[in-house]
Amino acid sequence: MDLTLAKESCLHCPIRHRAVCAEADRSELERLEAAKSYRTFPRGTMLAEAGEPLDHLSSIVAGCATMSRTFADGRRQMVGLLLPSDFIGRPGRPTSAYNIEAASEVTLCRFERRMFEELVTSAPNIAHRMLVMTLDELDAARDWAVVLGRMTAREKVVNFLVNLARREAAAHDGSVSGGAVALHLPLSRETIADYLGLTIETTSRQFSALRKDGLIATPSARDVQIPDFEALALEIDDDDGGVIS
Amino acid sequence: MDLTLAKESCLHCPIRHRAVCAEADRSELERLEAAKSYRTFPRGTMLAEAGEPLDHLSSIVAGCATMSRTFADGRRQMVGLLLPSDFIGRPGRPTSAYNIEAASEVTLCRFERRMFEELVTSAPNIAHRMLVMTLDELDAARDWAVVLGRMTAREKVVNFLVNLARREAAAHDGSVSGGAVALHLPLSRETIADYLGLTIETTSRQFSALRKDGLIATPSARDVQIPDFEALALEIDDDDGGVIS
DNA sequence: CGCAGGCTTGATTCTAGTCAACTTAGGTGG
DNA sequence: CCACCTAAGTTGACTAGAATCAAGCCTGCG
Repeated sequence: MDLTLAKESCLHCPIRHRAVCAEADRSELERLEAAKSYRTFPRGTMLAEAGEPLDHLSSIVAGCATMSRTFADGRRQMVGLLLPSDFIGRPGRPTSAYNIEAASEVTLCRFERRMFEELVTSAPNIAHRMLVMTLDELDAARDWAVVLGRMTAREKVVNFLVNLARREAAAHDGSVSGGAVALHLPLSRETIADYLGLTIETTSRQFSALRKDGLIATPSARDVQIPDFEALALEIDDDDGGVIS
Repeated sequence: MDLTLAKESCLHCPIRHRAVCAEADRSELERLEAAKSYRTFPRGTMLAEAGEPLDHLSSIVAGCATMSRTFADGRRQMVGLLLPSDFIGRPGRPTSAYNIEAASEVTLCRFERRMFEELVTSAPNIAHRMLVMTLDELDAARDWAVVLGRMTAREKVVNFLVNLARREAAAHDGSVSGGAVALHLPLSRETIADYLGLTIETTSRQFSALRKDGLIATPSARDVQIPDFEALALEIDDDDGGVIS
């Protein structure tokens, strides 16, 4: 990643239209631009620790981070996967509720806490965007609870791959292409396991089973090819939506 | 419940200082008061259905509701328990993402959607309160994911009872009293099971086990006495907080 | 008094977890 | 450049915990 980003204008920012600044008008954007600073962290950096003070709020510009909580006995559960345009930190609270760790090299667009909190109270478009993003995250967190509470190991893994493919597609262009999709996993098997509420062995076995069933191919552990996206998605006939029996 | 509530002033409202109106100033409160209408629903009423239009946003004034999603094959997962002061509906989206059902008789303070959305954009204290409540719910939903993903059946049930006791205590006065606590369960065993991502049998067995261990007593299926709250809470030494090894 | 629904309990099965060995890939230093 | 070393991933054997299947038991109500 490139520190010359530090002086780039918001106008060329890759997350300009998806992040907390998306709805900012010209004057609000100027205030954000004056307050922001880019910073890049290597993989493995703890960007926040549960219970510890967090004095910068930020948007992820590039890279991937994980949000998790660890029990005293070592059990760990991830509660979110943070991708470009996602927001880190909670205005109005000085500490982080979760551990946030860079899963790859991560570039953040950072704001000093006090400064950002002031912006939220005085810049209505930023406040509004913040609310919408938080509502979206709330829905995502609740959907996540459904996955963790009621899906089998296989469904969890499939759901993970399908969602990752969708998010990646959404970030780049439109939707998932016709049939075949290739994606790079930003997480190790262990982290995926902690995400899905499984063990590393079970996760690995599910990858193997999907491979055996011809639903995925894995040129390397971190790369997954999905020859028929629809077929894979069919494995989770979750949903209910309006279809009430 | 009492329909005479319908004409009561916000000043005497039991959730005046905890709901979305908590931070409203005098003029905002007048606007809310003009727009609101109380309505009471019997137990079992579907207050919203996943995917269906939801044209009233509301605060729960009294009673208890559940928020859930159901799979095509019948599996169900609750994603939240709605108690007085909690908010139903999402400004900016015309449909509900979940089923919301009255678990007891429920009284709502309702606002017509368009009206409320206008308030959110034009009344900064209401918008701010909305953001804070949404952020709180987001944390709660993420904590819930940790429970569903990594806790054992026993821990889930204990966690449920402990949280319910805490919420009840917080709603009434201060904190949980010295040792003994009595609480009334607003949910059937089946609903608790759907909440905890367990089956009804496993849930029942855990209640029995806790009873045998002397951690709870159950004068009736819906009433739980906790002789030593601290001892019960000790069963889940979850947490990590700042205590990093 | 009998009935129905919700709850509890028992027996058994099955999924995912645990423990352990082995394989592979990637990186380092001789 | 190759050999080794390490960490990550895979696979196997076995176990444990929760689900499933199936009776029975209260409790409140007609």
